[in-house]
Amino acid sequence: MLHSTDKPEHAKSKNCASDRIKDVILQRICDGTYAPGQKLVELQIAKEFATSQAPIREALSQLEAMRVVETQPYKGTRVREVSRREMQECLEIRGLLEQLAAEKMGDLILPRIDELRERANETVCAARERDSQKYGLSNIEFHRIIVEACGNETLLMVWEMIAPETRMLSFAHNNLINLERCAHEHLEITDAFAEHDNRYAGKLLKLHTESVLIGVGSSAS
Amino acid sequence: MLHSTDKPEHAKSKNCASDRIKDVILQRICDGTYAPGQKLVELQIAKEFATSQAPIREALSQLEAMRVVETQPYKGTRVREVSRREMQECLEIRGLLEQLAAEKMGDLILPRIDELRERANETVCAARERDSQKYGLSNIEFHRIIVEACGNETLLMVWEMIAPETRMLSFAHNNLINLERCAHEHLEITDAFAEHDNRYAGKLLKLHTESVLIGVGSSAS
DNA sequence: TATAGCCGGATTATCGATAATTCCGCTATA
DNA sequence: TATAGCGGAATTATCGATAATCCGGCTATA
Repeated sequence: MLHSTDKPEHAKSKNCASDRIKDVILQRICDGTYAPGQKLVELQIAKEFATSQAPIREALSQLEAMRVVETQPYKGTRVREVSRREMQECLEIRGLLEQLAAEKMGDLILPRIDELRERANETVCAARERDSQKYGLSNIEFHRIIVEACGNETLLMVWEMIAPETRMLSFAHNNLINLERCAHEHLEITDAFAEHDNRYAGKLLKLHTESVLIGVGSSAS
Repeated sequence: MLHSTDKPEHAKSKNCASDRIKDVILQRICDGTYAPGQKLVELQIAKEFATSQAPIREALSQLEAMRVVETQPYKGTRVREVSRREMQECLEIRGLLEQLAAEKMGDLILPRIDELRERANETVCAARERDSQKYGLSNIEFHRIIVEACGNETLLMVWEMIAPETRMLSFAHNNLINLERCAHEHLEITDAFAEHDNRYAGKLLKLHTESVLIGVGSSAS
């Protein structure tokens, strides 16, 4: 039996119109073409893609499931705005999840340790160059490798559920992150994994993740 | 200004057809009318509700976002099957989340401590009566109170994301739970909260939650 | 002036029908 | 018999149009 395309069950983009459109809209939200809070009008987007309303609704529905947009009945869909408070909440939870991943993965990280170190180095470079977009991409990949490595599908799913907040984080609020310090911490974490000290790696990871934001004290929203 | 219905932002059921249908289907899945793995055919359901295909698709789409059903393009929607392995993964993460809630809530649980104890007592009664459905409902409410109390919206959201697994748990696999022991632990947890020992409550909660399943050892899926 | 209520434009929700795709059984072939 | 390839039924994905709802501005009234 020949598996022509062995996608890992949660395939990225199917070939329906709605899925292609979803990917385009997501891209635009990530790169800032669609700003947070912006309204996304179904028929307007439909016209642009030369389709009817149905695939657009489908796409927006999926994006809502990803928590990237927000829909209110009869009032439409907007790009979701993520408050600083929410970001902090997400980061705290992510820290916990990644710590769990580190402690449970055993040696499963070792086959990917080189890849992990490569991402860590990329974040160091990006931090040096003040390239927050590049930093953001490498950073998210660094962390994803760790969560993937532990082999807990549910953990990965939950982690991805709150990843978008982080993805937008470095784009919209890069001034709130000490890039160089964080990037350096990636190296420390990698070293800890390389030395099989998963417990210490987990601790570092938790502190690293939950303390990313600068000066998110009393000022809410 | 008069707020006629002040729903807390994440209102349960709007009055669109699709939302009403969604609630009905969800109910049927929870009570077992629609078994795990069962296919849900859009036009078939549409006929039953005397609507067109559109609201059904909408409803199924929302249910997919809740991870209650699974959809594959051109292949349809099925009630999601939750493996034992996945349940265990969920419970472990839930334990962690609830422990976090306990440690972060401070005294916020106190205004709801009576309610909490009431739910705990309900689970004890249900366990004594071997009423797994009643147990399941009270149990989920018990835990929800704790997660709600800490006031972290994101934490609640993530928790609810993996709650459905647990909701079905006691219905489909009640024989895998030691109801009496778990119910008794609810009392201990409540006592710890009442004595302001949140750290201990959190520890109990974590152990309680992640060890709910009986005999989920090496046998996967 | 201030305000309740109505009107019209804009947008979403739903409809009924059609196109696209999958699944399964059948047949022809070797 | 075993199997590749072809229908055709079943189902999903999309279409174009219509109904339902929301929002802003306008008007009449006090």
